[in-house]
Amino acid sequence: MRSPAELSTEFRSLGLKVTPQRQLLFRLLHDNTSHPSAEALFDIASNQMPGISLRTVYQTLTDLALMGELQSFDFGNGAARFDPNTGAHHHLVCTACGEVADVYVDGADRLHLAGGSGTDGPDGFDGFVVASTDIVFRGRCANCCDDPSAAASRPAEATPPGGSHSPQFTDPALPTRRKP
Amino acid sequence: MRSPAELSTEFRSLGLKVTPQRQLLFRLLHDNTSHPSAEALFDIASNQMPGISLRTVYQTLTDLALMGELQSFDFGNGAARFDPNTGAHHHLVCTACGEVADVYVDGADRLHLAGGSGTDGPDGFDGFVVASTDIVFRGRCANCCDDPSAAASRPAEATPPGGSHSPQFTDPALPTRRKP
DNA sequence: TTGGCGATCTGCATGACATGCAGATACGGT
DNA sequence: ACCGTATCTGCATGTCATGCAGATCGCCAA
Repeated sequence: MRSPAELSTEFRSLGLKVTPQRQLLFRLLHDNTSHPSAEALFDIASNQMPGISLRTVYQTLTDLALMGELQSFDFGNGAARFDPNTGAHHHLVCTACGEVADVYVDGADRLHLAGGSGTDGPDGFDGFVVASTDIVFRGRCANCCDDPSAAASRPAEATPPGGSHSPQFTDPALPTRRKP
Repeated sequence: MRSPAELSTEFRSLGLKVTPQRQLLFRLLHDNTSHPSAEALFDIASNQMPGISLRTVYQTLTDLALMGELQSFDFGNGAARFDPNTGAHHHLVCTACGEVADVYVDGADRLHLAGGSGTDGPDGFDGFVVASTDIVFRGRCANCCDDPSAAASRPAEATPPGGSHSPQFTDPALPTRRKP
């Protein structure tokens, strides 16, 4: 997304007001590569501006996303994550600690759709017209590879919706749900 | 996933019980390509077995996912979707009607990760070890391409978290939120 | 076939995330 | 400095998902 100054100008030119809350969020998001959730951003914002409302954070994030200054993603870790990187990139998601990192993928545009049920349409598959392609690589980040304890103690393990094509790191054995 | 009969055997051999509720769900899921949500499955199940609990549907879906007979995905459309296709495939998601279709992608394993911040690790990127790759193509299915009214009237348009790399189909103009 | 242990089901409560609403407030052009 | 109106805050509401406890029933054993 653009700089806080540019965003302020843009907001004003759209008839939107530039409030201290918005300016703070502009700053917190600018060059932010941590893919924060709305609540995470709210926590940080609250430190610098006690009393700011979570509602306002959601509102501003929604506005920025609508303006194309921000992208929102749902990696199945519970809350939506926001990304000020508006370039064509993809994501690495650590299934142990929930960390998200940007990654650039060669040949993502050249992926060839194959198999299925019908005849390929003009620009897509079986009449489906593709507008965008999202690629998510799931695995373990460097920290969680080193730290064997990361398996259980961190936030997002288990089988949170947001599947994958091979059993993640949970033992695919028997469902454990005994209550002795 | 395997056939209802095989699943029954598998469940029993794991010390789990084969109840009528589970058998019904085995049947409803077998060869099901509609990627139902838990609630959608519950609705169908309720017809054939009035009184079945939504809680039981969630429980059984979780068990099947844990056993690797099912995958769960979150496409950002609100509810998690379940997919009995356990092969290596990817998804087409219609941003207008929410439909999900399986698709096979050539070269998905050969994607090359580029750019970023550090040195590539042994098997991944900057020490990140990739365990699985999920690719989601967003766009419009054949039905929604034909039907121009699909834009507004269907469930999942707007900007539901579950982003994309180009503005979806909403006008990226100014955030509209006037309450006259 | 009957008996009994324990897994499972159902129904409700609880929890995380997200959005609608209304009154008080403050931005920003005049 | 003034005023119209976009915003902010706080609370209520809504959706999806899971924890819990008592009643029920599958399934192994006698």
